[in-house]
Amino acid sequence: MTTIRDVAKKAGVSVATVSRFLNGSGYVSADAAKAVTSAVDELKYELNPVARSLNTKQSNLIGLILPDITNPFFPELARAVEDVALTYGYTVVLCNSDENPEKEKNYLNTLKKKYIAGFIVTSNQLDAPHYANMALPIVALDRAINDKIPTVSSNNREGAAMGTNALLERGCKNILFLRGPNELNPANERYQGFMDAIEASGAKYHVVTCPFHFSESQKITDEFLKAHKEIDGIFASSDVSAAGALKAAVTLGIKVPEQLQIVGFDGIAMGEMLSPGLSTVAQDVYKMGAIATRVLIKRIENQPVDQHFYEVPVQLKLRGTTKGVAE
Amino acid sequence: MTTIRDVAKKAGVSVATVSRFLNGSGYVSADAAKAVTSAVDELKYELNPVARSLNTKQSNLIGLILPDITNPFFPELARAVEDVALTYGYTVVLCNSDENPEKEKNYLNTLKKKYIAGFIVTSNQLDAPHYANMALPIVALDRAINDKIPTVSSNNREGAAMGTNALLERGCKNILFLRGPNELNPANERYQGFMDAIEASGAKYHVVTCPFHFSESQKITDEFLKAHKEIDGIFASSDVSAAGALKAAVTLGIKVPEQLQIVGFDGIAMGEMLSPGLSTVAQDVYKMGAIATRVLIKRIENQPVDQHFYEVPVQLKLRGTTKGVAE
DNA sequence: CTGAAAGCGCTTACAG
DNA sequence: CTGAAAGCGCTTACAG
Repeated sequence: MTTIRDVAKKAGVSVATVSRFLNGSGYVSADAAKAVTSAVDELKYELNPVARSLNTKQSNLIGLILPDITNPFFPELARAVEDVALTYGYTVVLCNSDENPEKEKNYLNTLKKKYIAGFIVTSNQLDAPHYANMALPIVALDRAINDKIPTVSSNNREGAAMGTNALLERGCKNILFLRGPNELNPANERYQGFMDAIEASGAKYHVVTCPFHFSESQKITDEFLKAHKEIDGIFASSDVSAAGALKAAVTLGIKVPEQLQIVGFDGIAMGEMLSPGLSTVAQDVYKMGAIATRVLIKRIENQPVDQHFYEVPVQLKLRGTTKGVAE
Repeated sequence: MTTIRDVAKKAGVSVATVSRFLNGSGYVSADAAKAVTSAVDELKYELNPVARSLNTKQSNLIGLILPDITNPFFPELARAVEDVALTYGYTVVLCNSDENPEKEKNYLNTLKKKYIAGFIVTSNQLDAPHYANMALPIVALDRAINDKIPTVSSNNREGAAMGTNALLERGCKNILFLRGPNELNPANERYQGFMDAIEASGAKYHVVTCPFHFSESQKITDEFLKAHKEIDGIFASSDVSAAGALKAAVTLGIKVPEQLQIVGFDGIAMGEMLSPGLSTVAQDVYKMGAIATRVLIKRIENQPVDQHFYEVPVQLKLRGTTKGVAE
């Protein structure tokens, strides 16, 4: 392995000069610069990041903490984070937290010892004191941890209103809202958005709390639909729930979208694979991840961050579970 | 930050002794051990992994190289890798390669400089010389890189035969096989398995090559079905393709499973969300990831690895796209 | 603008 | 069984 020493020797300068040149810190004469450059080239020298870390107490590692990569919302997020990180020379460490504070703390700790540069956190816990007093740069996704920590999220409330209105505009008179878990910030915002739109309309509605889980959603919808034949629209707080609702309806022999229209929220890839295709309020998950990563890297590199709150617009995607679109 | 020096001072021994004790290397007297233990406790000392890495040229980082985490097959794999890694004190770095050799090499290189302990690789390229002459422990998923590198995969061939037979046993007389890309090892094995079963049966069949991509699969199936009304069974090399086939059939007004039965391969979560639920040859992806990780860690820690080839059994899951199961 | 030297926090022969 | 010392490969005041 060739070291900075070898380069210094070959270039006829000291290691300090090589280091300074390589890091762009401190003055280096044009001659020295030239000598170092060609020595680096000839020897194909590459800085040892571990040795550097030990000195600077910094690394180019970014931690991505999310509940579970297996949840269809996260892979695209992870992809975006990795893509942007790579562009800026960072590497991402994957941390599944299962929303378990102990696991989170554990990761935080382990990685801090490795001089990790910062974290992107998608935590669903409503308070997380272990994040608050961290010295490291953090960016939160989907929920504000505190006002010091930049947050990226979708405009959930508006999005939910859009989704609800899509149903209303297509003639739904009696809507079931599959509300997400109360602990989830985004779920609550979506609930607000639903309420905004439904109350403005004067239409009848029901709200049922329902986890973001396929078969539970199917079961809950199945039971509800049996007891409430009058339901002609379902707005679900997540696509997975919407998929459960759709399956329940199809299984009950209810025609979608003729008798019952359904709109989900998320925009995951599975939506188009269903029959009929799932209409949904699509989040730009990739963009969220990309923004979060860019903001994080800015903070890591001490560049000014203009905002503390980034809201990514959501987009209504109409497919076969609502009227007017064949598919 | 408390260092090994502080511990040594408090325990009244040298740093060498503390290091030896902490690493279980070399002799340490009972007295010294006790003194060090309590010093560590009192100071809540934790070894600095970066400093250690610089000496040992080792780390507890594992690289997971996969084509794209966004592909529904990989999140569960990543989850398994991370779970097992965590258990053994390793941390996983996520690397999306897009099956691009340059990106792979780049990651290999970057992480080698960080003294990464080893790699788990899911590469679809048929040859990968840059893996062959690596000094680091590697475990391959789904394809053998060379005979030095342990490989974990499903019994694709048998599985495909099972899937085909499931169709045959349910009365299919004219089967369309959606064959996966020729570059993919597993896809070829599945083709073999299909051929084994179909030739033994004497039934009619067609083979069409088709990428593991939803809308392409839908399109290809749509066209084929229009031209070949006699098809009564489709076996797809992946669930995503099967989902495309199902959508094509449903859109054409073909009744599944009455007129056309479909079986996929993979067992991804989406399968049960479809209507009807997708029958499939399910891989135990989690298990594959877990085995690969355990094998890798054994190699990293120089423990004996008994086998070089691990085949994880596949399981037929019958749902609504084949006859005899409501749903 | 440059180099000698100390230091980041460990590990590991080596001598005792 | 133990400690002094060198070394892993860098960075960073400091003096010049």
